[in-house]
Amino acid sequence: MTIGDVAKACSLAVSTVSNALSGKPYVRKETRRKVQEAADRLSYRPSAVAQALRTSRSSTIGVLVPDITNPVFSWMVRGIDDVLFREGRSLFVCSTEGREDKQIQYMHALIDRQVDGLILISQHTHGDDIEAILDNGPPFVLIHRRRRGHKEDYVGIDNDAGMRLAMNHLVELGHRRIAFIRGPTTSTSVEERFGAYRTVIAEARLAAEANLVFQGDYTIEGGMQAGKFLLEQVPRPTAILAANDFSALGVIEAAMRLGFRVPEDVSVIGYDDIFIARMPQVQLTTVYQPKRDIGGAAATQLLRRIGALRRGRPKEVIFPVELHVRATTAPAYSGSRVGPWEQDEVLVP
Amino acid sequence: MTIGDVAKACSLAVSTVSNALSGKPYVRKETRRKVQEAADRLSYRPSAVAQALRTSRSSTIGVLVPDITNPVFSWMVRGIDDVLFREGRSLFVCSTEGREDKQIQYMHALIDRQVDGLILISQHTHGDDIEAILDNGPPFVLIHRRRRGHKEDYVGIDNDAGMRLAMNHLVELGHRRIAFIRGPTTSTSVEERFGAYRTVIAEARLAAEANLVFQGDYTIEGGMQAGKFLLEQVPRPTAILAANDFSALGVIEAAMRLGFRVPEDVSVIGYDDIFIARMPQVQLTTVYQPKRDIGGAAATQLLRRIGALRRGRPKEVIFPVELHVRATTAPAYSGSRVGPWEQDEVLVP
DNA sequence: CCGTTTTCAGAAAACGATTTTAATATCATC
DNA sequence: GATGATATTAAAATCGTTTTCTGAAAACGG
Repeated sequence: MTIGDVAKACSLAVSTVSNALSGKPYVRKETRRKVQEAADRLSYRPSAVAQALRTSRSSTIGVLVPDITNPVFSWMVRGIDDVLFREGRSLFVCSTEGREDKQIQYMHALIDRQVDGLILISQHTHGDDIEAILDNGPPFVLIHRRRRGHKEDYVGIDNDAGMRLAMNHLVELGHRRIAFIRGPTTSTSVEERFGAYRTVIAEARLAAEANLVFQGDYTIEGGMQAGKFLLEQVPRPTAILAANDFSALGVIEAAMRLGFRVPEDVSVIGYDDIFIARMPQVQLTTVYQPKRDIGGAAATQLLRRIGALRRGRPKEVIFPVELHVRATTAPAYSGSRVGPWEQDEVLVP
Repeated sequence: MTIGDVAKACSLAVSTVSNALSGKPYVRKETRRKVQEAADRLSYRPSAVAQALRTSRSSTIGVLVPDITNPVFSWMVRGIDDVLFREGRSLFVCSTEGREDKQIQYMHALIDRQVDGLILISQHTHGDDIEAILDNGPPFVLIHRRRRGHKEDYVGIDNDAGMRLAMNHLVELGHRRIAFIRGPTTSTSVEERFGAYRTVIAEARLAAEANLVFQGDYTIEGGMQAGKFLLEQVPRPTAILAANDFSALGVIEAAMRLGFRVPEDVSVIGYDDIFIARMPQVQLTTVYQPKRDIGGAAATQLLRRIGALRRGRPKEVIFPVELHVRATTAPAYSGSRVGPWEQDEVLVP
């Protein structure tokens, strides 16, 4: 079932059928109707592949995420899908497992398939290969990790404000020894979060020791390792701030295993506010970020870039964050603070 | 950068370059080396779109899931990706939100893009539109929901055994009023799970009342509604069995809100064993299914189908399940049963 | 009624690869 | 050195569209 078949069916040339179907001018109303009718009757659908080859646009976009099983990213994908589906576009979703080689391979695969654009959530934005691909490839939007020294489309959150909110909350609760679990790489978002931690440490003259910082990998297991390491320090930190919720959940698990109570013996704060944090059994104090909206914003910006203003000036969208105070933080060296059903207390910068 | 450019670069015909690059015979070693060298130098990559048009194979496969943010499905996608990435294929992942119209639209989009095959996880396998697409489209593999009256490739789990395991566990704990939260549709897997529930109810002569069955929607919120409804019954069920973990988590949340303790006042069992169920704060007793392996098996079977044996006889892969007994089940009308750190007790059929 | 513009439809050339078919070297054989 | 078989390479057709270009018919103006 090709355009040739419907051309034959209404005894017209293929070019006429093409024009009629794609709403070009210069085709008589009557003819258009006839074509439309024939196409419907034969339930003709144009080959997206042939269209892509001819027009070099595929109405397809590629998304790279570190790990599709992480709710942070799957909700971002959901947000991307929200807006792209409306526009009749399809999504290639690639889960890179944080591996640079896999990311490169996927990026090539996507470009070979002529995606119209790319949305990238990745630690790896600085390798030679990747930079070469980005510089010669289709338009792209970065989420959460920008390229140093480049002005380009970016969607992220106010990492600094989020960390300050969390740190201030702990300081107000009387904590002076606050440990930090940082992310695995040296991406900009990791630096922003880590930077804010150090700034507050310095400003508030808190304990500043190398042993209070542990490099995690954003997984629950990594968080457990970090928790074990940090909780065995003497003197022990009274609060642990994690760069993401999974790490925080791991810390809590480690604390329980070691016989510490949360928050009585140690306060824990996460980052992201994945839905698990809201569960009544968990009630993790954490920094909220609008994951779905972030994805949506990235998709919208990418569409804008693909469309008219291919060479418009780059746009940065920074979403605000909120601290959702739940039950894993309490005054230093105190008893339990909140009951299980107290409403979230929401702090904004 | 097209194949023509590299042909020019080594002053050969495009056909020769094509043959050389794709390892065809009848091209001299020396020539092949020359071509390879030129292609590398120009870092030529063939256009997957042109290849797809010419060969009508795209080395791309489409995956339809009800909800990418649900860990059950994102882990299945992960398993699919495991095997497909090794084979150099790319994945279109589409999240249908359980909507039939969205699913149809996505299926068309995928077929327009000439995917080589489809992996379907969906309640909707029986509409006229969908059946028409399946019957005329590329090879496909069904996960967890089969089409009634069709013999086709299918990967699933032993739903019946899983439910019996769960029910028997409750019966052995002395429960006689066991409520059930079923899935939203009338798909085969829902029927299998519901059927097993009713069978055990009949076999063990347990309370069998319409009010003990509630139709959920596989979300936490739906589970909360169900929990509220069921826990307000008089007499109250002493145990609630949910068709998936999210529903079970919702039930627990509802129970806590209503002031019931789990498992002292009511036992709860889930289905799927998502990672949340393992968390020490949660410890949900649930039926485990190997999500990642299921995805992998589906991908493997699809590749087999796409390859040599397009017309081989259909294969059904049924994975066994296990009951993971944790802390949300206890004897009827009893006190707490397990401490927080007891190892999982694993029951297999 | 004739020349000019507008309106519409068709033919043909792309897009970038693969595959089929044709053409040319290369070589051994007589 | 002509002949034929066999390796190689080249040319052309093809996949299903869109787009450009060409041309015919109709409408228009004077």
